[in-house]
Amino acid sequence: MALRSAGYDDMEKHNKHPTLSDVAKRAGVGTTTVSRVINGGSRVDPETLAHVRSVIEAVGYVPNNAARVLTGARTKIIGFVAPGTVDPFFASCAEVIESVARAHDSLLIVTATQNDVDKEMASVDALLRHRVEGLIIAPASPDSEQLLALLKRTTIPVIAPDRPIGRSNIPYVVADNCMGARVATKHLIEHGYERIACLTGEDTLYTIRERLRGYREAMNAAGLIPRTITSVVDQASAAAAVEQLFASSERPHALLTLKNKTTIDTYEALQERDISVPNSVAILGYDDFELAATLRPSVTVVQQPIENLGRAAADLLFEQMNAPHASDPASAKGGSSKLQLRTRLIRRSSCGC
Amino acid sequence: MALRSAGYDDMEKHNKHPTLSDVAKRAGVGTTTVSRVINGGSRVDPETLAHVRSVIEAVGYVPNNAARVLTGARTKIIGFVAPGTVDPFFASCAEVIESVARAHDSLLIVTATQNDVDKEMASVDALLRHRVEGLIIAPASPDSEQLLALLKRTTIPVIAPDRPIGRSNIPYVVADNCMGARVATKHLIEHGYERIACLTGEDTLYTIRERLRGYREAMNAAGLIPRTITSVVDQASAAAAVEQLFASSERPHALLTLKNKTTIDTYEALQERDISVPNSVAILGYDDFELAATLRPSVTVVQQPIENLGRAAADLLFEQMNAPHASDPASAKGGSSKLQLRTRLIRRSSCGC
DNA sequence: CTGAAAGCGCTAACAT
DNA sequence: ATGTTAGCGCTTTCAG
Repeated sequence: MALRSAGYDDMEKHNKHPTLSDVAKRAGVGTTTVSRVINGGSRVDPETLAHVRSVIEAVGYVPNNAARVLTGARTKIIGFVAPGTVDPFFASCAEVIESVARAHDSLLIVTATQNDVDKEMASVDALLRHRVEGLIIAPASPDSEQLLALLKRTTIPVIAPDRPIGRSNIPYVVADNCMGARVATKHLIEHGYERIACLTGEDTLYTIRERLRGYREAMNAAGLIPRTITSVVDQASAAAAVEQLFASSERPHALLTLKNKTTIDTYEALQERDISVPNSVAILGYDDFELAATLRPSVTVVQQPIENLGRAAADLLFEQMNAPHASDPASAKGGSSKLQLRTRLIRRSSCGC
Repeated sequence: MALRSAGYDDMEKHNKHPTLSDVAKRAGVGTTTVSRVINGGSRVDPETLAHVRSVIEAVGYVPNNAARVLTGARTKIIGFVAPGTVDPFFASCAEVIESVARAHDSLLIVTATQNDVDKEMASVDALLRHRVEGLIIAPASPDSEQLLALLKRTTIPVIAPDRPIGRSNIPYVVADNCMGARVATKHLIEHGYERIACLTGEDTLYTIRERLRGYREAMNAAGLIPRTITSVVDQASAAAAVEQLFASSERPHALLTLKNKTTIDTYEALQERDISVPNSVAILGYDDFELAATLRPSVTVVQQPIENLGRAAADLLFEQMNAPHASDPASAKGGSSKLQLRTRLIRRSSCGC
């Protein structure tokens, strides 16, 4: 894809950086010596060292990573392909990953796909050309054949945080979404609620699917009838969902919202219609958010170990990057690693607690 | 790597990526032809083209960007050096910048400095070695001589979003912090409040300094006495500040908080102590935040044009990158660009409106 | 339409 | 301790 027009866009060598051999010439030494100097300066006469260093300083020489890479050096770049970077979840991931990368003396390229499969492919492609040493990717779709095919060909380690990649055996780190939703639903049931509706959007996402599964399991186990609205993607649709739910004669006793934004939108819709929480209806959300405890009523949520998730993914990645290179990446340490992190139910008042 | 089963031709080093000349050999053509193919395929016989493409596909060839760069191609990477990426402000910036970069077929390396000058220097240095084509940097300190010196040496465009870099003439895009705070303070004054305290932390940051200035100007202009507490950096210190303010006999009538987090922490501290807002004390915050309108009371804030700020910075950067390269980067288009964006006062109820 | 060959900036033998 | 030299993977004259 897009193999075209990659070349030489104009530009004379106006911004010509001085090269290593410029330095060598200027300093009256060989390139090897300069090379040694910029790589630590061992095996170089102290005087030469000082002199070369001064020349480097004088001409403002900065090593060209591309050239180094070409001679076999590591690129020291990893990539993070996320749906977006403003969503607190992925923003946190990105920050943790960056810090881990930094600790490994590496840089991080971040790309945002907006869950668009094409953008995702383009990103991965670009990242591969840039020879990133590892890839952390939260796939736009749980089963993009294209992505899988592309990833299959590559030999660099790949870790999928938050969302596994299809039915591949690419290592992943996820929260136990199903369990989290099950526990949440059970909690509502224990409160005595029977008509518990589940609100969400984007039900093609792995995480949402899993949470839906947990919700249904808990409902069924209790002999209750699951009721799902999967059209909630913004304030307007949340308001519509609330409208619909409360127009019926069978008003819900409680609401389970499957993600951060949905919880907030729903909460606002409820507040706008003066539907008292938790008296008229309880609400419990998946994903904690900054002001959940400050709102009145405060919001009970399922909290995910975001930081740990991001860190685990990054650690895992570097571990694999530095591994003694097992013959087969998949069979490395007895099966590819798949981590599932536990979630926590944070009881506040919106559920009736 | 020693054992090679007979019958398999292909590649010496299984671990390595196939190179352009591998493809050429396998396809029985010259490297030039393959190069043409991966660059669009013009001036190549359709049959040859198809054949070469199939070989590329077959061996899974991916062009090596480093090699291209070495021959003079653009790196197609820009860098964003931010204090952090989880703070909604910079997270938004990062996302916008990434999208602009994508539109220019470029990748974005993000680094988080935590406002640490050393980390910042290390980041910039690494970015320079990687030959980023442009740099967007929100400096850790308004006046790091080191940074300035480093940046002075480089010929790539640099843009400073949110915070200008020292007294350099590096182009920047900021919000009118001073004016924003002045307008906010004035608004409180017009409500009739007289003892208006200003709460903040990190008063070495450019933005905070400017906002403080605006606050003081407005207070002085009204003949009121400014009262500033600059120690508020988290919940505990916010609580302490509130404690202190309300212990005195001269309780404040209103509070002006100079950033997002400070507003929230202060709001919580007030709520915790059952200090009624806006009856007992009004509060107005700098920076809008997601639930500001949903909290009860809702919070009046100074809203910044974050998206625009990020986009302007990125646009400016690419503009300069693509510029016909003025002899002197600073004097480019008659002085380096300095944008100051307007803020908006969003009136909600916490101020007494 | 196609290929041979000369580098791009750097490192790594291999001399000296 | 230091210089020489051959590439790394790719693009690009310059000849066919």
